[in-house]
Amino acid sequence: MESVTSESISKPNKRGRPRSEEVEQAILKATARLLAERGLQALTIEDVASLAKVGKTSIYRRWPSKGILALEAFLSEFLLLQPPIDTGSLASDLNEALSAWVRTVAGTPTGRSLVALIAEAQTDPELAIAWSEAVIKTARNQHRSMIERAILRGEIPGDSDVDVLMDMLYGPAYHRLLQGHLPLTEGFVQQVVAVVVAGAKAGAAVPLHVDKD
Amino acid sequence: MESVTSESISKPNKRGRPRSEEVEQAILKATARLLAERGLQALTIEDVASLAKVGKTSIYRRWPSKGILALEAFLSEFLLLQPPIDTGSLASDLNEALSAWVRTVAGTPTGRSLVALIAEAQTDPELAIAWSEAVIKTARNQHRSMIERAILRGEIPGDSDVDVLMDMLYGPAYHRLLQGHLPLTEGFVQQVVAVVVAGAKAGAAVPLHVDKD
Amino acid sequence: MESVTSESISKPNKRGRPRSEEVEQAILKATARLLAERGLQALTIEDVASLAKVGKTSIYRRWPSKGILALEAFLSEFLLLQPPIDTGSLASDLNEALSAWVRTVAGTPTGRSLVALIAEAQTDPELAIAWSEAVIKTARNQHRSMIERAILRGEIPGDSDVDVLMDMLYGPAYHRLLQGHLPLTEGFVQQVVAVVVAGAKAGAAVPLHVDKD
Amino acid sequence: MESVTSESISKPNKRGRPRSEEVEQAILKATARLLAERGLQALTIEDVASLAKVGKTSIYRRWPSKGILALEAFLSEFLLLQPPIDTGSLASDLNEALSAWVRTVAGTPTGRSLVALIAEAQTDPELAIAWSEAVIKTARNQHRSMIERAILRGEIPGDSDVDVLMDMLYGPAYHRLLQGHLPLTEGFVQQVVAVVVAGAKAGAAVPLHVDKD
DNA sequence: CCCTAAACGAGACGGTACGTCTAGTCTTATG
DNA sequence: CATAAGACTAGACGTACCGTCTCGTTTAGGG
Repeated sequence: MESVTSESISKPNKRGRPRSEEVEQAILKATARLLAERGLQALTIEDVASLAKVGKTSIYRRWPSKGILALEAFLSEFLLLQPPIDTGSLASDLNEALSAWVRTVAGTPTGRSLVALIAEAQTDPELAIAWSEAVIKTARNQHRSMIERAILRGEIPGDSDVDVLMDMLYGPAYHRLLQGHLPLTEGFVQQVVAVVVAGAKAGAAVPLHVDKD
Repeated sequence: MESVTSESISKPNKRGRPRSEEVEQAILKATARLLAERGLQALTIEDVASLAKVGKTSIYRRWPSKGILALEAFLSEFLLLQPPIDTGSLASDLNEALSAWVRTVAGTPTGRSLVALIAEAQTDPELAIAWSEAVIKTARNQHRSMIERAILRGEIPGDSDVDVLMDMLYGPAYHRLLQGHLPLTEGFVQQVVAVVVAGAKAGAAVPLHVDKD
Repeated sequence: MESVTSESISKPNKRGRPRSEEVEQAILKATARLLAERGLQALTIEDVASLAKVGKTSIYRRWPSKGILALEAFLSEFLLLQPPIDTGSLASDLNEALSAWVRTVAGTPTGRSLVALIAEAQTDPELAIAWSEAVIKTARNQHRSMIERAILRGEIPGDSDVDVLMDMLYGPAYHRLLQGHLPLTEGFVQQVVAVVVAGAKAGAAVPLHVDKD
Repeated sequence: MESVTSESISKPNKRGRPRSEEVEQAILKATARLLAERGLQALTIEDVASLAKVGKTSIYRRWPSKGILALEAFLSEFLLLQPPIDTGSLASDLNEALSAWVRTVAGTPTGRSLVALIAEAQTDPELAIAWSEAVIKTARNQHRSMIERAILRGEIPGDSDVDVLMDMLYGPAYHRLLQGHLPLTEGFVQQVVAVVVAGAKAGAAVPLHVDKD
């Protein structure tokens, strides 16, 4: 996984002292640690600098906001490379994927960081974009193929709206993670998958008629 | 709708000058205005005090955090008591309810405040509780009856998991509102409702077997 | 000693509930205690009210500032009614008077309060006036008679400037008390008195010639 | 005159951005102006910061209390380096010195600041020490030499107590300045000097016998 | 092998908002 | 009316971080 920042695509940068890789790693490590210990809210650039034994400028030179720094630290540590899943049936593909996600985030530091980053992204537009690129798109591309395979196999109608199906899969899970009103259990995963698959097979996810919005 | 704060359930408080209702309203009004104009993030107690022409202490005396203040201001203005819906069919009940919600929040100041409050609640535990009480529970109670009527009518199996069905209805909508990856359209609502109803009728929302989690 | 405040010489005050003497005493007692414990600087009207179990209004109704309140508390407790002194000789009169003053203030809580009140009076003009009336004038009247008796006895010239002599007696003592650069000892008192008496006898305290200032 | 603060004797402080001399001067200038205009009591750090166009931290970084800041501002402006006086006679030396002091402080902003600083020093021990070092000791060293020269010339006894004589000279003047009961005139100065000189010549300032205190 | 230019640590800088404190005033219900 | 209680506006306090800006020092490559 490469850097998410826009910085990284800047000029060749030949002359002068090159940026130190050690500094970069020290900052990310310190950020990850403070993020896990105290959360994004209580994370300050000043604490990161002092923990990483680094000047504040060295952080600002690389990352534009604490949200983006935290995102990168989050990704560099918990890189959720869920292995590609292909069991041969839509239900078990989805079940396995969603289960893995739930295990990663339910009640874990990873989950808390993820929640904090979503919250922060509501406020920081740059982070919102980076988050969308790095997490949402990546995950959706993985899941999309599972559903497309089901279409090819004829399990569900060919004109099913893949985006809607994915939102119906992950939306309820994110909902419980963020609102915390009910627990994220294995049983919940199974029921969600069952409803989605049943609905999809019944052709309910097919766009109805006009949708001028 | 009464106050959400824990303050309100304190002692009778007979002696001394009573708290001024005017002051209370002035603070809530100023908060609501600033919340709509600049968002929760940029909302400061100091600005609220100065706009409401009120001492800061008068705010701190009543509300423990800016999140809870904002929640109460939000509720006092946009009291989202959607009128009870009863069309006679589950699909159209859900459609109408979810449509109304989408119209209230998609691209509106109300929606932005709602998102900001959810984000803030991830950080402020007191706000999280108040939010859950005042918004989540209230809304779920309204929706629950729609589904229970469908069970009574025999539209869906009697052992359907109502909580799961509600999360599958609102989860995807909240997901798009918060992640912003795709728009919250009328068509989206229809498809979500269709999948949920189809899945429920197929008995997919019934708890499978053991659920030891 | 009667009240120093301007309040107290107001109208007869016939109608309504009469002011409670208990309240008055409670306030003065609490003030005196806090004054001794923490000094005038750290004394707050709020603390006095709470210690005396009295409303703040009851204090503000009686005293215009904390300085004047403190002055009255100071006087009501440590009423420095040095008994009139008349030994028959100027030197021993002055020695006894100044010694008594030094014993009362050097290193004592009384001295600390006195110093604090002088400091406060530099800032609070009302207190400055009250202080001048209640302390300075009273003391000077006592001392003036000692010097006037010496004139009558022929010990010192009849046109000696009594005010200058008194300032030369107490000025050095106040100086050491306030600046703290050197201790206020019995020996110091003796030397000061000796110089003043010698100077006065030599006719040095007689106004020279023109003094248009 | 160098800085009075304890700060100034700290480590060499090579690393990091050096403190700006301009900032220092701007703060002192603003303080001096506000001190003269409104007095020490009404002086707030916030006003100094805003007038000097400086962050509050830049003030707190340098000075521990508003008293010490005010002292330094006072000294940096009105550096009372009275030129050394040596007329050949004790009486005229003292007369000239005390007259100069009176002219500097009687009814002037300098005098008001001086009075305010003495008052503040009664409350702030750190200021008391700094004041003693910077003002009292400096002044006394100047005056001491005048009296010592008189001893060498044989004008007054060799065992005269120089400290007592100085207190008798300045004590009465400070007394009138602080208590304000009588004006600080040229005639007053002459009489005080006359009494002190006469007393000293008469050997009255010589320590009597034992002085165990 | 020096020269140049950027990166580095440290920490000062002008700001903003915090949550607390006290001042002096006002508004209740009670005596 | 005075009283106790306590809410009211106002505004300074000292602290914490923000993101920027100097400093003196280090570390490379290019000349």
